Amino acid sequence: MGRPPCCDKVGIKKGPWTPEEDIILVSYIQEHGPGNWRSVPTNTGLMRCSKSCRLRWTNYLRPGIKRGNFTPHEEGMIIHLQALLGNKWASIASYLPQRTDNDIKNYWNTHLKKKLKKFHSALEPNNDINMSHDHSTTTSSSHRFLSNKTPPPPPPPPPPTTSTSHGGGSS
DNA sequence: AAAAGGACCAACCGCAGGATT
DNA sequence: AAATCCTGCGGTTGGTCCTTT
Repeated sequence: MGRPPCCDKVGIKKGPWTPEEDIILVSYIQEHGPGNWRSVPTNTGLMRCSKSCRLRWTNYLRPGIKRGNFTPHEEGMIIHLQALLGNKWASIASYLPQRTDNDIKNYWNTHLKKKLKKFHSALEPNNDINMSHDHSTTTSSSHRFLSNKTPPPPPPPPPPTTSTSHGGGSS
C-alpha cells in the first residue's frame, strides 16, 4: 500500500488565494501557530492542501516579510551568497530574514541572473558561451561584479535557525 | 489605438530528508 | 529495523501587467 497523495485531487482548490481564504488561514495560525500543516485544511475548512497553506503563509502572509524593492545591499548579499552556496534559496533566505526563499529565487531568476550575464559578457566577450553553466561561472566573477557594483556584503552571519523543528516551536 | 512580445510574480509539482510509529 | 507520514526545498509553469512596435 503506497502512501496517499498529499492532496488528492478531488475537492482541492488550486490557483490564486482569495482574501477570504487568507483571513481564514491567518486567523487560524494566529490562534494555533504555524506548523502541523496537515491539520490546517481540516480544521479551517479551507479547500487547500497543506502544502498550499504552508506556501501561502511563508511566502505572503507571514508577518514581517518584505516583498519587492530589493536594496543594493540585499542584492549584493544574494549574489554573494548564491556564489557561495549555489541555489540554496532557503539557506540564502535565512540570511535575509525579511525575505522569503521564493522571493529571492524569483528575484534571482528575473533580475540578477540577467544582470550577471550582462556583466559577464561585458567582461569576457569571448567566453559568454560558458554562461550556460550558471553556478560555476558566477562563483568567481560574481565577486568581481560585486566589487564593481556594490560594497562587498558582510561575511555571512551564522544562520538564525530559530528552532525550525516543526510542531514544537510554535511562535 | 491595437497587437505582440517580454518581464515579473504567485503558485504548483515532484523529490528528498527527517521524524514518528 | 522498517515502513509510513509530514514538512521543506528547488525547479518549473501559468497568468497578468507593462513596454515597445
